[in-house]
Amino acid sequence: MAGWENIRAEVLSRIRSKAWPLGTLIPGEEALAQEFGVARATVNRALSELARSGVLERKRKAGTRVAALPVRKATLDIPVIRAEVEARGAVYGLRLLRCEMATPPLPVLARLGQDLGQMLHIETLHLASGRGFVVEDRWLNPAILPNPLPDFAAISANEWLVAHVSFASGDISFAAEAASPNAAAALGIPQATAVFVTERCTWAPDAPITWVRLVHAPGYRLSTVL
Amino acid sequence: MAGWENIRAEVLSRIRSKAWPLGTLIPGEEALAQEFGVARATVNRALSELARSGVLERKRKAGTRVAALPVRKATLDIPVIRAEVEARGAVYGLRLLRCEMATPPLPVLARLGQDLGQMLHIETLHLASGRGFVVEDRWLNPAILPNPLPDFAAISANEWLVAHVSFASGDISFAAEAASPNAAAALGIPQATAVFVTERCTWAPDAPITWVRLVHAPGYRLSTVL
DNA sequence: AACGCTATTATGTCTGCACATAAACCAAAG
DNA sequence: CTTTGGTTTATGTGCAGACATAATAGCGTT
Repeated sequence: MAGWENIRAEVLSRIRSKAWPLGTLIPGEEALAQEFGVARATVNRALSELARSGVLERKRKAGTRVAALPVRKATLDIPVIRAEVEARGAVYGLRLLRCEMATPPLPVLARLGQDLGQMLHIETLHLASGRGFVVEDRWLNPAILPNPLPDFAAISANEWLVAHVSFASGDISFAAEAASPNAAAALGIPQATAVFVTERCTWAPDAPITWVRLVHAPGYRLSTVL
Repeated sequence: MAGWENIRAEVLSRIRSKAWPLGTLIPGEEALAQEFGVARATVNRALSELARSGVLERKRKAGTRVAALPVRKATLDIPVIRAEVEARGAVYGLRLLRCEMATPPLPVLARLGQDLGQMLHIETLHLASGRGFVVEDRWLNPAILPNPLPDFAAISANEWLVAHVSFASGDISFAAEAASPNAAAALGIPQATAVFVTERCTWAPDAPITWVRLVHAPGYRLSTVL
């Protein structure tokens, strides 16, 4: 019955069987280790894993308790768009629609948290076997870019960034919106079609890197296993 | 310089600085442990963590290499709707629109992978301070339900499930769609408004539990940190 | 009663060692 | 030349013991 995965399974089954109801304080690592006949480190591994997945809540000194309102945690992959297209068996292509220095609009500044003056504004259309797949609207901090600029008509800004710029933190959000005239035209869809929109914002330890908004073609789904 | 988080940071910076380019095989745990002056277990912890976040790829015997196409992994929380509403400082309410045995439509059967005959069909409107927040369309495997049925007008099916039924696996997906007449009416929005849709399907180890589709009110965003 | 300090305690992490396991490699057999 | 099987090796996991850290609980003082 040893092995941290077995311990995890056993703990999980006790929670599900209501031996340890929601919100309960469960025995300490020491006690469980003794009961299962394993080292405390093994119990720790199992409990940590369960805490990571949202089933348990752990606090020093306070102990470990079964999460009262279990919040499932799903991990989703954010691939570079080319990989995403190729994973569907389609041929990737991209078309650079715009690449120029400009003053970001207020919402973008707000998300970045500071005004860097002019930034590099890039609009790209990503194609899957010739059909519009994603429209990318990106603002880049020019300070992180080399001189001369990378050829963003050949490599997408996204791919260039993951390969050349380290980022420390960021956030991402998803929403449904009606397609703007601009995006609809690029994707070749009727105006105001419901589209899936991804917005991402990343920072280096010291300065903002980029803000990007992806408008996906209709039918796009973001999926993951629980 | 000890501590697995420092090791992780150091490894990350070597990757970012191109000291270890994408796709490279990096030194073994033993070697790194010696270099950093820590135990191998500590290096293991750091590298495992990086592998989990998609920066490294590890295989027994083959060694550890820097992921060629870094796939960001974001974890997102899937709370019960009540918690989500209350987190926004709103008052939660729910209205049961339908609760009856029926034959699921084909798409639902396809997702569940088997035909269970009649299933319990529940439609719920979740309210945030009186305003429509989410329309829930759910099909439940009657075999997992107690007799008599829980009072789904008082507790949402979602909450009852997390508290009483263990699930082993599941998947979730998100998409943007035009609101159906049905959902639009329940939410009090114009037809064909762009809405954010969550679809979830969960299985117990042996049998399907539930299929659910959530239509969120316009303006809904799903966010997480990277 | 209110405040701040200290003792207690459960989890978090580290070390050094060991064995298990998967997979690549290599060599021998068909 | 292909297949089979053993050897090697890097990672995965385990154990026992120790110290670190955070947060609570209790004590004493004001």
